[in-house]
Amino acid sequence: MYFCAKDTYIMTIVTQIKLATEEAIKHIFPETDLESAVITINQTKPEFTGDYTIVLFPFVKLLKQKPDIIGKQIGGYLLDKTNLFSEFSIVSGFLNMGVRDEYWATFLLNHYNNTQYGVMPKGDKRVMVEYSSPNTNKPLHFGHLRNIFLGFAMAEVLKANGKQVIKGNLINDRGIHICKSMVAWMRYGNGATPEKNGQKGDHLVGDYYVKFNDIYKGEIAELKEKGMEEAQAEKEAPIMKEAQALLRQWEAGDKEVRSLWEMMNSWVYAGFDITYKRLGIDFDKMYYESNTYLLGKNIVEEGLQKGVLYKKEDGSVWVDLTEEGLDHKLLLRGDGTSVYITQDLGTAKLKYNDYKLDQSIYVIADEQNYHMQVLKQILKKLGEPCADGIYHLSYGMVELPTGKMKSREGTVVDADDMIDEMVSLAQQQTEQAGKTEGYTPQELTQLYETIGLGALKFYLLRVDPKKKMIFNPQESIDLHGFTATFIQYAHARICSILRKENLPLLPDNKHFQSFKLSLPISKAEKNLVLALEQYPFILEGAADEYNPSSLCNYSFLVAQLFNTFYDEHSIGKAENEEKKQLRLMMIVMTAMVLRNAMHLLGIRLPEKM
RNA sequence: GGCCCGGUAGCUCAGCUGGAUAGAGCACCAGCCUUCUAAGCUGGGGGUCAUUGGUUCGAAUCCAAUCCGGGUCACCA
Repeated sequence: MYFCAKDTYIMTIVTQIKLATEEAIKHIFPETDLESAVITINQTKPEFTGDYTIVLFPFVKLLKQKPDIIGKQIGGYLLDKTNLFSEFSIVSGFLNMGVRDEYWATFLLNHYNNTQYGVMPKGDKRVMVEYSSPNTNKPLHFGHLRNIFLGFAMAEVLKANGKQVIKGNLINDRGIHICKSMVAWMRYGNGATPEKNGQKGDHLVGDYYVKFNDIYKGEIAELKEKGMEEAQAEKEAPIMKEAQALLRQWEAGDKEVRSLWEMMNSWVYAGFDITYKRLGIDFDKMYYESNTYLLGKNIVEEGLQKGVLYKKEDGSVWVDLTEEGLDHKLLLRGDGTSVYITQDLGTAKLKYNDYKLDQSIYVIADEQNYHMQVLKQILKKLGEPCADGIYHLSYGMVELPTGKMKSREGTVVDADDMIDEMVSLAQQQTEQAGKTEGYTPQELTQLYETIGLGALKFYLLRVDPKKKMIFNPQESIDLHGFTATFIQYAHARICSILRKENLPLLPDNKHFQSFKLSLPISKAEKNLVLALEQYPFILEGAADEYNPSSLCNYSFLVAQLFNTFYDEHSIGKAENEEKKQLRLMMIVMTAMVLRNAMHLLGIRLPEKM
């Protein structure tokens, strides 16, 4: 019992210790009924001997014994009755358990090339992760990148945890914003197209959006000079009136307006696709607001019938959420037209019906926390089955040292520019390090992309999503320390050793079948295996807490432990064949775990750098 | 003002379902390449975990109040 079996379902060592401890207590103190929650297992601090520590204080009151006595009995029982441990010691209320070296050796033999290590078998839960969801009037900026990387990573992490995941993208392709770009293009474009201008379509359309706002500002200033109030001027500016007229024409289905709209949107999509492709980002389902913006009205009608919603004298429809600790919220204007949240109600239901979703995750910035809360509560109140599955994966916005990014004011860090900068930084550093030998030009290009994009993604994913970020464009993103580069480098070092040993990245099961452990495992070796064993726990946590950043922290730790191990021990020229085999298994598994973890974040690891 | 989120080393952040002397990275200082990739390793300095009180054998972690920063409370999206 209590030995890791070769199986897809892995019981972590911590779980095994917990169960064994529970059993020990039940056996030694049959009178007590013990809640397993009071058993806390921690990794033993480096200054003490042992691998995992059982905290004894919680038992003191329960068992009415001194911690040392309890510890001695539990420790003794665990040593005798399981084959997990080789030793134990008690230091001031902490029971430090030393796990047998054979456990780690068996663990390595069983999992060193198990590419599914930590991955849960696919279940039947369906989850949609909606992310990116851009407007079609401007190119993507740095803030979108955080959203996109987070959404992609979350989707992949959930897949690895056995969920059936649909990656969704709800494109905001209609409304006043796109009409603004259209007006400016009609006025000042002279028939400009991405082809003619040699410009990415999203950038071209974005330029006209900025142009619109420049002109708009000018017109407001002019009107104010003539003595008009600011608020009035904002409404009366001719270019704004044109944009609004255009929106009305669009809604009326005007053919010319629609075809201009389609053309300009198609430019934007082509531009987005280039960026998504370069970033390795994909989607399973695109939703367009031009198709969904009228949804939701019938849900509101039903709600009215049921008496869940109420109508005011002017004909507007409202929901009372004061019982839920929220406010009254408008759902339909007096003229019967819908507001933003109305279509969100409809879209939530649409998604649910399209895929029979168990859960629907929205990756949206934290400025919409209230909105998302309201959305969920309304659906709940209306008795819509999609309500319970709604989860807002809220993340802090990316700001500049000077404050928020404003696309209207052109103070945004453009996503494509940022990508280019990171890739060229990767090139500079590679050249500086003199590591450009032995590649074809294509391979070098590929390598710079891998390093540059890796650094960018890692930078945006390594922080807890809910924390806001301040990005200083003056200071470029580092390629040392807590970075993707560090992890990539550890991986490349491992691959280099494997090449020298004529081993593939994943040697098959025959390679180490003659391995037998007879020598003690060193501290540096142990630290690394211990960390590798924890991967399933980390992966599960990333899903449960909706926080992929834990994979960054974990991978960095593993790479760090590998580097220390690598510095201390020779692998190719190990002391003897046994050590060599042990260490080869360790590095094979290290590289595999790093690859798997980073793969979930969309970060590639080169075999050479 | 109501509600929500954040405040940990000079800077960027882990740790937060309570457990041993609070950890990384950057920056700074001192070492380590005739040996598997030095994009690395080892060591050092640097802290009133915003403040105060409470719960507890034990609090950065839980509770309350206060201070600071941000978000939100639109017939905008």
